[in-house]
Amino acid sequence: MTSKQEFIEKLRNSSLRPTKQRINICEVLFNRDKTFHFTISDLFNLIKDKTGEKISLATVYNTVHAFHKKGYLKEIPINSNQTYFDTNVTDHHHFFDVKEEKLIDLKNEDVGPIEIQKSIPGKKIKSVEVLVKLED
Amino acid sequence: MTSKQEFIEKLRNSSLRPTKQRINICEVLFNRDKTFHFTISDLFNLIKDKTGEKISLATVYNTVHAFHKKGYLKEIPINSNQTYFDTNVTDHHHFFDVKEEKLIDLKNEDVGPIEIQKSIPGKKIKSVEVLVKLED
DNA sequence: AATCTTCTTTAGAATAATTATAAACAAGTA
DNA sequence: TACTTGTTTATAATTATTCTAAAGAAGATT
Ligand SMILES: [Mn+2]
Ligand SMILES: [Mn+2]
Ligand SMILES: [Zn+2]
Ligand SMILES: [Zn+2]
Repeated sequence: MTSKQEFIEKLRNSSLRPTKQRINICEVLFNRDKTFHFTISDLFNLIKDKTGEKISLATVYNTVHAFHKKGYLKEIPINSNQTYFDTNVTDHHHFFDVKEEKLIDLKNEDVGPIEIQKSIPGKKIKSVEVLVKLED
Repeated sequence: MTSKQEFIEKLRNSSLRPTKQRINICEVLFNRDKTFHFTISDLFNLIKDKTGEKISLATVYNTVHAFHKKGYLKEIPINSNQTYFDTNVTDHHHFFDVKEEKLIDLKNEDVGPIEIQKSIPGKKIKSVEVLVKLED
């Protein structure tokens, strides 16, 4: 449980002004026990439901991008009509339930270490992510 | 090197009528030594360049989807504004050069076996794919 | 070959996620 | 307070993809 004051400080420390909208988004996104996987439209609807306050869709996009840029959100690579984000910004992997369109975290120990044996001259590895698609 | 006749037979065997457009797409996609990674717009432009014949964009979409459904193309999960496809339909992994927006095949032996230790009741694994993002 | 049926192509419209614009507004600062 | 800068917002623009429906081509039937 993070207090509103703490979010305000965290925003300030990231040189993001603590607006009402950003604080609401923080509470929806980060006041939870478990990792949260979401699309912009998921988040947009949750804000309406949980805070009762109206927010512009553009602000949701702006804020998610700002948080992503600051490293507070991770973008999950899947082919979907919508982009998925993740509040768990550590290196980790995913199940994707194709039918439910839901992401589920996989801990690194559930996958084991992955050693990439090939290298490309002039390039270095930025991330290694496993996506496990699930069907019924 | 596959002949036009062979493509015609393969299309017929897949209950796809061998139209001029589909044969052209086959030649652009499958007459190559190496795996080909592409977007719809890549393919659309290549068809114009390589065959000199005009084709409708909708037909490129239709055909790629038909080939994908038949299992002749694979869709690669990355977050991009465009969907990537792959002529290598075997199980394999990828580098994604973020700057160049290019995919590079990773052989299974370059990654090693991946054992998923977690399971979700009622669901089975459909695919396991590793995406390695590259930066400079 | 002529006819008939079914599938395919096509241009263009529709859809939907995302991004851009620019004016109103709020936060920080002096 | 006045001033500056960052943010929100409604709305328009953009863009990849899908849909539509009419025209055309392929395959089957006579
Ligand atoms: Mn982003
Ligand atoms: Mn497809
Ligand atoms: Zn996650
Ligand atoms: Zn590939």
